[in-house]
Amino acid sequence: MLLGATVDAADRISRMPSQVMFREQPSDAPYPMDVETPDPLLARKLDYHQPLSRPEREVLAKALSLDVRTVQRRTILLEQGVAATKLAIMLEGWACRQKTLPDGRRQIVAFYLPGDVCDFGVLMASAIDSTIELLPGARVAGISRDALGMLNRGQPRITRGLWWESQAAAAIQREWMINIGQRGARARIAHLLCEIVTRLDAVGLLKDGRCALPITQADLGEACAMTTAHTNRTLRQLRDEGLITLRNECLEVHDMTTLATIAGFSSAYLQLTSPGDGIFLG
Amino acid sequence: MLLGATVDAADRISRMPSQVMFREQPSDAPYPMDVETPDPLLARKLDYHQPLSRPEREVLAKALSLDVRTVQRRTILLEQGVAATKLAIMLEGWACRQKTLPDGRRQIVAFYLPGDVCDFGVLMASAIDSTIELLPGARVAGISRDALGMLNRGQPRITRGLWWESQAAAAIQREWMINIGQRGARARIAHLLCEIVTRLDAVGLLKDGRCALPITQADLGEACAMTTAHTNRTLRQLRDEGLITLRNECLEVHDMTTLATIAGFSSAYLQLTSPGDGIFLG
DNA sequence: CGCATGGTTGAGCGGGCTCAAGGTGAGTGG
DNA sequence: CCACTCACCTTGAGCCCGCTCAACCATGCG
Repeated sequence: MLLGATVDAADRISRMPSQVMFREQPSDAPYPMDVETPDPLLARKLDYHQPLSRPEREVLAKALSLDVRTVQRRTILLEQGVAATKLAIMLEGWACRQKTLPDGRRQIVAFYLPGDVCDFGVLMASAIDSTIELLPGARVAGISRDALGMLNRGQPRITRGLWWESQAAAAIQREWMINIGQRGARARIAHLLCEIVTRLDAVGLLKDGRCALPITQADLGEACAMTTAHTNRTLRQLRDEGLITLRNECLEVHDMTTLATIAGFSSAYLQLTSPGDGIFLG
Repeated sequence: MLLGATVDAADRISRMPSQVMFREQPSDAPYPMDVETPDPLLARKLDYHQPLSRPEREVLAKALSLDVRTVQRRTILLEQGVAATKLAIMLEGWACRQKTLPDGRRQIVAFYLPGDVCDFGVLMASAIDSTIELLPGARVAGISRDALGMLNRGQPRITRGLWWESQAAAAIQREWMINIGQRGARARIAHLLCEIVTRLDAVGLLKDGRCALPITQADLGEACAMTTAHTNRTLRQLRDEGLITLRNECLEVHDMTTLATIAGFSSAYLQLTSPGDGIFLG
């Protein structure tokens, strides 16, 4: 089950800017339910913070199964300037968060990988400050405010884990600022690839140094604040050095050590090593 | 009372990298208490989210008065790699959060202004990913985990406001990524100045378009991922155009409209306009 | 005074951008 | 089956913004 088996109406949502999911749709609409509710990748990530119990995992899996959608093309999930009504969580595939300037320049400010929460803050702001776009093959779960409130009352440790997730995401944002601001093109691309590979590995999506990379070189460039042309040249350079292979949306890292060295990459900021002590707001 | 009247032992903490405040110091140590506990600037910011009641303001003011320190030189508040034991809140003056690369390059990833919370995430991570440095004249309050827990139990709306604050800070981080990644030097500096002025105005620290700017040009440059030399040239340019005056750590904006235009600045991301609906995790 | 910190200015260069063109593969319809 | 389209990748030539390195000035403080 590499790609979602359940494909619903969201597929027919085109790339029109005004198309927004999770809006004006009552939560009791008849969405296809997964037959079985497998342990979601999000649970794996929360385990790094505080291991979840079996009942907690089941509640979480249930909450993530109520409203699931799959897209096959690039689809706007949340548009810059609107208010969000649901919290979105990546089950499969990628999403990217981006801001567009009046002159058309774009900057990708975050990639959301399987198991990631599409920024907790969207529910608190009256209007979201950036656009979240689902990439082809993405499967995403929506959790309503009400469901979140119930989750919080019934399973406060899960909610706490979600907050921890949002802080980990903030740490990634900070590292991206270093990336864009301080590193040269080579190190910049290398660092982003290191981060992606490490994050995918944390949820078990890295096999033999290979993983899916459902983004274009233009996306990679916009995340690194680089031109597509220069991104291409930089990738080619890394390829010529025998460090990576990137073909057919599949990334293979041949020499992670060297790649991490030229990137100045240290995975500490991802907070995947040791769990926090979790005595906060308990 | 422009600068803190109470100056304690922290002043004698030098800029040694290993010096860290808020560690190994019991919270019942005899710190000088403020005679009166004025309405903290933090309360003003929380009001943008959800207006606080009089009792809430008093509880908050009390919590912020338990552990207050003032520094006269640059002082490390939290060192990259250590665990934080207290949440720090700016009462007066500035702090900057920065990351240092092995080669010595630095990137400032955030300025914390009066009323700001020095990133909520510090308490959740086992080790902080960046260094927080107090600038000369800063006065900062520390809140222990225990006190936070009590605050949460007694005044959940305040805690919720703090979370909202942390999400607003994340939005600022994202905007900084645009700034560094997409804008030219002129617009970059202009945008940062616009943001600072707007944030200071939100807590009443802007008088007649003038405000204190207790940072060096090198700091400004590191926040914008620019050389000191080029920062200087850019500032001079803005000055020659009659847009700003920057002298003696005092910034005066003469033409905010033009400055905002060349910066492409819109204050929406600061979330200071309309309160969120606040029906979250209530 | 002497030193430190921060601000100012100049000359030269190089990394990444701009603009432009061509290549490649998958999907589509005749 | 080919021709067509579209999205994406690739490559080249030239240039400019911001960096590097270096020196000098201004201020304040012991």
